[in-house]
Amino acid sequence: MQRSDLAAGPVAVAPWLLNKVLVRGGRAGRIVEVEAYHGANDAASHAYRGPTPRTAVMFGPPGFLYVYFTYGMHWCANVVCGPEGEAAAVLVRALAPVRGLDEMRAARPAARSERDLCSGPAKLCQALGITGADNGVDLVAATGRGARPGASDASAAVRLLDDGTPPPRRPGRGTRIGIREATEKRWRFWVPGDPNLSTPDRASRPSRR
DNA sequence: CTTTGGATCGTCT
DNA sequence: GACGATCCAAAGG
Repeated sequence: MQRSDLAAGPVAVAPWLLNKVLVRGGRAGRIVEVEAYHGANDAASHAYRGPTPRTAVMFGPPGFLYVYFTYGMHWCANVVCGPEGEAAAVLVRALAPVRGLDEMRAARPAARSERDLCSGPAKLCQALGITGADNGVDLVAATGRGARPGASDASAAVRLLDDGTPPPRRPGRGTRIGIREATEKRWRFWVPGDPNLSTPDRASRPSRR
């Protein structure tokens, strides 16, 4: 994973991010659902009306984390993409928990099942411990020379990794969730049939009867 | 199973 | 001063 992988537009980067791994210290999850947001072209984007202090990170170079606070209590995380100067980001909407499940459960007492841990944009931030303090961190910063992946110094850095799992050849695609503007754009992508999606994947769920 | 409303505050108008 | 890229518990069928 390198910064140039994220320099394309958000609608191209979003499905490409499926099956990549988001890591926070000892906790990790595989990305199974995302949404693209595209600044000036997208009335649903926080950056639609130009830069503000909050959205400054979105206008910066790709590969950084944009974290915002919403509904008075929730944090949500985005991967900034596109060229510097253009506001573009991909909202991470759901993860399949991979590592550090006990820590995730401790951070999310309301979770009744493994599926409840990361099946939503605010849930996964809670599970990984991502907050506004992580806004603007570099997700793809070069690891030091000789640093071995997995040789964790227990750092709490948020990182984006490619473990070799390719994105689905034919990702699920549909309209975005929870927005009021630009509801026609089909900029939500997911891993078909994954049990950790924020909304059940009706298309791939086995039909009853 | 689905629907509803409360929580709660940073951000922009 | 209004509202949101949400979640959850409680109530209803």
